[in-house]
Amino acid sequence: MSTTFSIGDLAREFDLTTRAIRFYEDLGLLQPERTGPLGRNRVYSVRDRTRLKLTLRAKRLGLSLTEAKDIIETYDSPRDTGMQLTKFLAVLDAHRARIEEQMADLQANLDEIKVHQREARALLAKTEISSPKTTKTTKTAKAPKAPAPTSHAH
Amino acid sequence: MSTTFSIGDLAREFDLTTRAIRFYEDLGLLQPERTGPLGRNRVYSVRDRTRLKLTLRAKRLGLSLTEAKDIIETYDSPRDTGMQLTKFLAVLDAHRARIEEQMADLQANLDEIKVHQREARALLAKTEISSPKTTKTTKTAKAPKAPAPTSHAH
DNA sequence: TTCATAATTGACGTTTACGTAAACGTCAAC
DNA sequence: GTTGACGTTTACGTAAACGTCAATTATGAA
Repeated sequence: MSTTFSIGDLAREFDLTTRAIRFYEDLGLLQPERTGPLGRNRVYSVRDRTRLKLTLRAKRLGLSLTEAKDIIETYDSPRDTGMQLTKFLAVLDAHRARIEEQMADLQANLDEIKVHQREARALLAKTEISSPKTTKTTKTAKAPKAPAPTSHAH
Repeated sequence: MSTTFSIGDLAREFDLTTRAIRFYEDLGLLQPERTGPLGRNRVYSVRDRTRLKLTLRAKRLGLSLTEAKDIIETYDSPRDTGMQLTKFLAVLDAHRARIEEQMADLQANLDEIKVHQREARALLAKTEISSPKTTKTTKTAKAPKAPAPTSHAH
């Protein structure tokens, strides 16, 4: 009784259209088996589901589907026979580097957001003081330092 | 003598084609001034350069150009007159949430890479023992625990 | 002057990642 | 028996993000 999934199951779980899932199959990302009278219906294994999940995660990070496929194939291939271990380790290291770059990008964005948050909260505090309408006891978060009048332009 | 850039300058600095940069202008991401006899040549300001840099960073994180534009416009607009501060803060929070999701994705990837690294290094150690060809005193990194014969299939 | 280099504006082509419709099969429920 | 939910294939459409000419202009060096 190995767990399997219909195309609808996966579509619901990952919020995809069935069209998208069939498209991923065209790219070789999924290889469902067939069932039914004429082998018309697709049956997805746990392995397919995992590959799908990895694919979507890669997509969220800006990779193309073929790039995602390459990576997944690499990780999900027999290392002993196929690829040499040292080469595999090199690939892993390249991936790690890429990810660390992205981490840096994300961190930069986070930093900018924090700047804007501080700035906006400062302004908000000022306007709340001059017109205390709905003073919802908003945690004024340790009163900001300088006024800094609308920095504008990075 | 305010610093300016030609389209070629930016193309070189960010490794883009001029075509791409003009395309970004069509989308409203850049607004260079014109110079030359008939105002044919584009002149980019520091602000343009910054917007370009932000755009590329957003791209690396998987955003579309229009999404990137929206975000940049939001951050780079006068908050006091235009958008309400509370709404702006809400947008910031949404962005933060998005970024944290991506951080989680990246972390998940990193974790998987580490697993594969451990596994591969373990296998490598075994083969090195059975045939110690070029024993380059490779830091065997605190000999792994279990042999774990080629996990394969996540 | 001539050649190379860098720039311009169209305008059409391409790849990716699906959407959308048409037209049909299957099975359970009413 | 037909309605509805779910599935199928085939095929054309589309938005995004440029690439790739082509034809022209301007500038600077040889």
